[in-house]
Amino acid sequence: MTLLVDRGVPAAPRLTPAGERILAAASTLFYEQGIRTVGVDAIAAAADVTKKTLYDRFGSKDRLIAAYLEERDRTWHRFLDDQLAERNPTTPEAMILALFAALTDWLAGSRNGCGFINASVELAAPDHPAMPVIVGQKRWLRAEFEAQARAAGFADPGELADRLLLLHEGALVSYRVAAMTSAPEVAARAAADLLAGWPRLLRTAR
Amino acid sequence: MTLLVDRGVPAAPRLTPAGERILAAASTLFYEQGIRTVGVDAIAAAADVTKKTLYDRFGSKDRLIAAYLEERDRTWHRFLDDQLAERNPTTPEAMILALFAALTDWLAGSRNGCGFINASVELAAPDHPAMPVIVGQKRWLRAEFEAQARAAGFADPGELADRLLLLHEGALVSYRVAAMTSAPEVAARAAADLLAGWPRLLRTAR
DNA sequence: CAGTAACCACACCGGTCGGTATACTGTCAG
DNA sequence: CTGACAGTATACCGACCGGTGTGGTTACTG
Repeated sequence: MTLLVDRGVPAAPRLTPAGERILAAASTLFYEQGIRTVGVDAIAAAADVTKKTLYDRFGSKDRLIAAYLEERDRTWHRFLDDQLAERNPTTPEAMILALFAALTDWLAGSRNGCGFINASVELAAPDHPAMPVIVGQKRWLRAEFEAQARAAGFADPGELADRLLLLHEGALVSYRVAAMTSAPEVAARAAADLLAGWPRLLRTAR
Repeated sequence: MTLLVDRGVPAAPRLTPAGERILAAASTLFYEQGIRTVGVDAIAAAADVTKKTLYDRFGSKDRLIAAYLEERDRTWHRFLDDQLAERNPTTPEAMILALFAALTDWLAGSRNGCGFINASVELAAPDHPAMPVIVGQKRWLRAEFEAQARAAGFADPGELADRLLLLHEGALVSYRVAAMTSAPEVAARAAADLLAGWPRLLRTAR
């Protein structure tokens, strides 16, 4: 089994060595401390680079934020590829559950939950250049759930995908906000039961 | 049926007229635009009050933030009381579903999702004076779910409460981050199915 | 050799942030 | 009458914010 839905993520842009360091520093600082908390000076200092270089490479803090989220999206997809290669699910149902299993490992030792949810809250402005990356990530996951559900022959794959998404996002946010460390495991169990009880189409798949 | 778990929210403090205006202005501004975006000057201006008065009443922005969240918690509980009085559920199961039904109305026309989740992300610092209010709100909801599940005679009420909480929080966050306007209705349907299929204790309730 | 991209060092900008200081006015209870 | 309290008005603070400008150095490349 493979993932079915194309990730809309643009390929990694070519960066100069200093550009790489800036993006790496920004990624850890933004995720660990929050986007608004971290100033460009702190990023430049952590990357051992002058602010001038930072602005030559990325143009503005907002565009650096967008680059950070695109990078994080690529990292997440690479992580999923690795996880799926390990677990090697053989059915669409197993693929969905593998995505939930991967969530546990993804969150392990992070404490700050989902960088995309956090960014969405911190940026707020709907026209921020990073917003498409954020909603794109969530829409991809939902679309992948739906595609797998359809491939599995489940009835009403759209509704099933919606419910899976709620469990997934609920785990991410409860893990952080409510300090519910067991959240990903709970979500995985809930997803498994959800699939087990979901009605199937009687070979009349469209 | 009534709610079973005591809300840990302190009663509303007595405020001077100017204090009330400050808290009201802060509440709408913080929720609408975000905590970090809104400065104390903007709050003082909106409340038609000098900054001096604001600091005389609340001491610091951080304590004003905590007061805002406590106020929002009280407002939410009053809202729940009203909703439950309207729907008047007669069983613990109906009570749980009424809480999900209330979620739809709570989110209607807000667009910014859950003020507590947002605040948790924006504040980040675990020792912020507002953090106990945030996790307290989430812990109350989970405890209430568990108490109702136990009263209904469901097996493993802790696990059931965890799953209900994930659906609830997932709806809140997907509504905002993924612009999923149907999220609360999806959560309500998922909760109903979850309860319908959940095993019961055979009159051996402790 | 000339040109150019990538970088450094550093100084500077206007604006906003949370928070404080000073001085004065109205109101109301003991 | 007299405080104490709630409030006004205004000016100010240092720190930090995102962002720009100048000028110089290295290294690769046509």
